[in-house]
Order: sequence, then C-alpha cells, then structure tokens
Amino acid sequence: MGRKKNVTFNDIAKYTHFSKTTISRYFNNPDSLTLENQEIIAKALVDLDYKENKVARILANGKTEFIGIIIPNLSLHYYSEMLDKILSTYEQFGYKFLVFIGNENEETERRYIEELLAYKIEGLIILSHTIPSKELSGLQLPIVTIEREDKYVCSVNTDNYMGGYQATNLLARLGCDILIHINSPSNEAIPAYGRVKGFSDLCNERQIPHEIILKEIGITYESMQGHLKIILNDLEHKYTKKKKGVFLSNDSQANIFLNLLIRKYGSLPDDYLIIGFDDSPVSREAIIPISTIGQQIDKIAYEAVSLLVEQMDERKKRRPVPLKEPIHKVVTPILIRRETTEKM
Amino acid sequence: MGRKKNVTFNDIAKYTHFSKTTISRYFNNPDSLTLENQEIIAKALVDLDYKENKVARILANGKTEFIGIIIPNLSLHYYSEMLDKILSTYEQFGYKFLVFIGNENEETERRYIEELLAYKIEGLIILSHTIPSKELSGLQLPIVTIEREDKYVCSVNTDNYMGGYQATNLLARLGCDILIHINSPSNEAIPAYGRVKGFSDLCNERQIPHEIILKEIGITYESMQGHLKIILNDLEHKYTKKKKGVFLSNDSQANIFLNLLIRKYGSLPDDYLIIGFDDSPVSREAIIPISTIGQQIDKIAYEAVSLLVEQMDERKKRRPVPLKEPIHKVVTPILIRRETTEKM
DNA sequence: TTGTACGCGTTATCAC
DNA sequence: GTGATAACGCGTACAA
Repeated sequence: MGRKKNVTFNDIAKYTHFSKTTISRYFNNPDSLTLENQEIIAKALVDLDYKENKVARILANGKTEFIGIIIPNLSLHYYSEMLDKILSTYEQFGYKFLVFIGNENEETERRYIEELLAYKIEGLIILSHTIPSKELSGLQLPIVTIEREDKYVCSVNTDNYMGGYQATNLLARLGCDILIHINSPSNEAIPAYGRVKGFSDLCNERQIPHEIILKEIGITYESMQGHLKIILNDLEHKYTKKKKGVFLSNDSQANIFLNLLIRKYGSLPDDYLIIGFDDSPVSREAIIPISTIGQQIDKIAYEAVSLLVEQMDERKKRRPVPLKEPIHKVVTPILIRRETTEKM
Repeated sequence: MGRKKNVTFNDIAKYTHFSKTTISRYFNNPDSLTLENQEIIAKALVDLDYKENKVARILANGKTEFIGIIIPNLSLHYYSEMLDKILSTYEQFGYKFLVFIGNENEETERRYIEELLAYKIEGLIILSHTIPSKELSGLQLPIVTIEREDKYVCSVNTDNYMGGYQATNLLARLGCDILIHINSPSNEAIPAYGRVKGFSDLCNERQIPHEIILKEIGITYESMQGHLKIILNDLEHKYTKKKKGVFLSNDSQANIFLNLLIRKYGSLPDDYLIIGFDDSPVSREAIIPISTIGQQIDKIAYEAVSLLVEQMDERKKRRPVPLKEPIHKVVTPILIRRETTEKM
C-alpha cells in the first residue's frame, strides 16, 4: 500500500492527543465532537497529509461499496452506453464498480464472479447471457440482470413486446400491404423475444399479411450483409409491387438493409418502409435517418442500480427480509420516427 | 461482509489442526506443504465452504491489484473499444479495474481520483483531457495516459503524425488537385494535433495545393452536419471541377460529409475522395465504405497496461528506481483503403 | 515442514 | 463528548 508508511488514525491521535476512536468519529459522526476539536483534527489532517484508507474500513465494517458487473463486450453500442449510464450512477449512490468483460464465455464468467466475490462485492449486475439465472440466484447476493433470461433473479428489461408492437403499428398505419419482421431465432425466455411476439400479435389482431423471418444472420458486418442480401432478394420476388414494411431486430441490420436498397436503386424505393430497434448511433447517421425503437438506456441503468441498492440496503438491516419473489422492472421504449417511415 | 460469520483461516486451522500460517501457505506457497497435508486442507475448504477474502489480504500485504481508470465517456466508440481492450487484459495481468466516467469535468475527476486513492489503487490510467499531466505526476503513483497531453507522465499514443501523413499520401497518389483537411482547432500538446502536421508536411513536401480548415464543429450529429454543410458549399464553389481529396479528423465527420454528397448527387461524385480517421464502425457501415486510418486500439490498450504494470512492479521492489523521464510509447496506425478512395 | 506473534488501518462496543 | 480495547481476516518475520 505504498512504500513509505501511511499516516494513520494512530498518528493523528498522537499528534492531536485524542484517541483513535475520536479521529474515527471525526469522519463518521463529526457532530459528536465539539467544533473546537473538529478544527484541531482538521488541521492535523492537513499537517500530516492524511490519506484515507477505505480498505481498512472495509475490513472493519464489512461494507465495500463495490458492485460487480459482468458485461459481454463494449463493442456493441448498446452495452457501452448501458455501462456508461450504470457507472454514472456513482454520483447518486456512491457505489464503485468492478467491471469484467465476459465475452459470453460461461466458464470465464464463473471465474470472474469468483474473483468479484473474493473482493466482497455487495451486489452484482449481469448483462451477459451465459449463466442461468437459477445458478445466479444461488449466489446469495443481491443481483440484477439486464435484458436477459431472468426467471430466478431481479431484472430490468425494456418492454420489448411494446416495442415490437409500436414498430409494427407504425408500419401498419402507414398502409403497408405486407409486414416483415427479421430476427434471430431465440428462446422465449429472453426478453428480446417479445419483439417477435409484439409483431405477430399486432399483425394477427389487424389481420395484416405478414411474414416472420427467423434466421441466424451473425454478428459481423459481412455476415449480416450476406444474409440480408439474400433475404432482400427473396422479398423482392415474393412481394413485387407490394408496399413492404420491414421491421428489423436492430439498427445495424436496418442500416445494412437500407444501404442494400439504396445501392440498388439510388434511393429508398417508395414501396419500402424500414424500422429498426435500439436507437443506436448508426440509425441517426445513416444515409437516410432510420426510424427505430429507442431503449431508454439511462432509465434502465438507473432502475437496475436502484433495484440493486434496495436489496443491498435490506441486507444490511439487523433482520433482513429477503425477497420472496424476484422483482422484474420494465421500461417502456420510445418510438422514434425518422425518414425511413415518412413516405405515404 | 455478509451477515453470517465467514469461514476464516482460523476455522480451517481448527478443523484441520494446523495453524493459520499453514493455511495461508496452502494458498500462497502450496509446495511448502506435503501433498498429504495439501489434500487435507483442500478437503476442509470444501467441507467448510470457504470463500477467500481478498480485502483482508490487501490490508495485510498492501497489494490491491486495483487499477483505476478515468475515461471521459463510453458513448464514443473509440473510448468504449479502448476500455473493452483494457479490461480484457485482466486475463494476462490479473489486475482488476475500477472505472469512473469523468465527462471531462475537472473537479469531478479530481474527486474520482481521491476515491481511487482511498481504495489504494496501484496504478492509474487516464483518458480524459482535463487534469494537466503536471498535476497527475504529483500523485506519486504509476500513471499512464492514452491519447492526451502527456508531458510529465508516461503515455501510449497513436502515431498521429504518421496517420495524417499516410492519409494525405493516399489522396496525393490518387492525383487530387487540391487536398483539404478538416479538423478542430487544437493545442500542439495534444497527440491528435499530429494529424494536422502530417497533412501539411506532406502537402508542402510534394508542393500540393491544400487547405486546412480548423473549425470547432461540435460533437453532436446536428452540429457537425450543420458545419460540414457550410464547409461543403464553400468547397464546391471554391474548387469546382477540381479533384478534391478530403481528409476529415474522424469517421463520424467523414460519414456525414459523404452522406451530404450522396444526398446531393445520388452517388459519390468522381471529383471527391474521402478519408476519415479511427476505423470506427460507421466507416464500415456507411453507404459507401469509407477509407480511414485505423488506430490499433487493442495494441494501445495492451501497451498502456503493460507500461503501467512495469511501473507497479518496480515500485514493489525493496529498492525501487523511479523513472527519471516519463516513457512515451507510440503505436503505428493502419491505412484502411475502402471505396471512398478507390476511384481514379 | 510447521507454528507463534504481531502488524495492516479502521470500526464497534462498552465504558467513563 | 471521549477513550480503551477488541474485532475484521490474512501475511510474514522469526522461531522451532
């Protein structure tokens, strides 16, 4: 902890002729000292150039004020933006964050959790998808997951169903003849599945012709481009002359789809309406700004941390009452209309 | 540190009839025990469900294995990608990271540094630009900065001069009549200034007509778009019919510039060549993939952590030899040719 | 190879 | 309002 001996409460105590206890109180309950004595100690701190040591405090009172985070990566804008907002809650809650990049590797993530536990984190935020919530719940630690399978733990998710419904509703209102939703095949337990359900429910309610294309189209740009090219060709043949409303599962894909069309036709053809999901930067920076469903990332982050803080606070009571059922919070997404859905 | 008493070395010692010391050795120097005894202890750990406590270890041996990071934000892809790569070095070096979002607020960042110091971080990585390196160097702590003013501290930077030179060289080779560089007015002490210098040096060497446009064009999409629109109009009038090579200071701007042209002409006119900087996702996802200068973010991150680790290791020796001069490492950028510079 | 005794810097519990 | 003393859990001389 540094070569040269640190100045400790002991040194301050000697210097001021108080006891360690009083010095401690100066920090944790200053009002219990006379103003006079407070000033004496304050001066001593400066004279001796005291630096506080929170590690020692942790050992003594058990409160690390650490929250662990396991996040798959920071390359995807969604994750990095979420981490940004989570870390920014330090200003409100004071918790410090130990962050690990999981890369969706289950064994690695288990190791990271072990390490976090060794540092006595008070709570854990999980954004990766690998470890089942059942296992997480066995950790005996306040946990909140974000946008992943969450049956046995607390979570905060976007209302994906609502998002899918809104996107589809917009396309429907604009008079499309056929609605198309492109997504990866995914489990019903994953929140994002709601987008598919929202799409199909609205189509069925309104009796609108529709097609759901569930296909693993990869995560690299080249892979997505290749698959979407094929899908586009199919659609062109299948629905010639029909007004097509295409709802893609994220903005990257929507952008690729849009670019394919523009490179083919020089502009976005009148018989195509496009909407994406996430409100990531590319949706705004695209050649034609793309309509999308924006997740309220700042709100999700805040709710996640605050839900975690509640659990951590509860745990510090002398008679903690653990949650009987995990709490699942839901944040409404926001429809963002841009130019890819502005034609009639 | 949890309500119910933790299992400690003491408990294991009693259970196994060894001393605490032996248990400690089991973890830190297992070879000094007989295999037999190792197994006895291993079994005890399982029986008692022991969880290690690194906080206590820190207090005892002074090694936190914490590195602090102050980063301006994670909205910009450059920063989030860098953080991703930095955090990923955990696998190689084992250091844990405490991350703070500085938002380029000087006072806030000072508070964050205080907090990090209180947790006895062993080293600090700074990506924000606010606090002068002179002040940072006074912290008496191993520090590495990335891509910022670094006179008094160790740093890792992209070879911006080389990047600017390469970009300009490409445009020159392709026979442009006039070369244009658009950038923000910035201090010479900032590494990114090298881009301007690389541009102007090459132009002067080759005696190529050129113009450097130094203008504060903002960071929001709308602001950048507005300013670039004006700049584009100027260029159109000033250099009609001339083959224009435009080198923008980052890919977001290059993308906006490209989109302005395409929305105006339907395609990229033959008399425009465009190159950006950073190799951020938008350069690949643009309607026409944009040529750019790619920073080797993974390499920069690795060099930064490893430079920090060297300093931290040195400090742990009984007779540490502090650096006389700060070390500045430089990472070569990579020219990435895409379609915006492929025409003749 | 194993054990003893003390230190790390703070907080908590009781006294006064 | 203040102080003495015992935790907190582990590492490390030094001794055996």
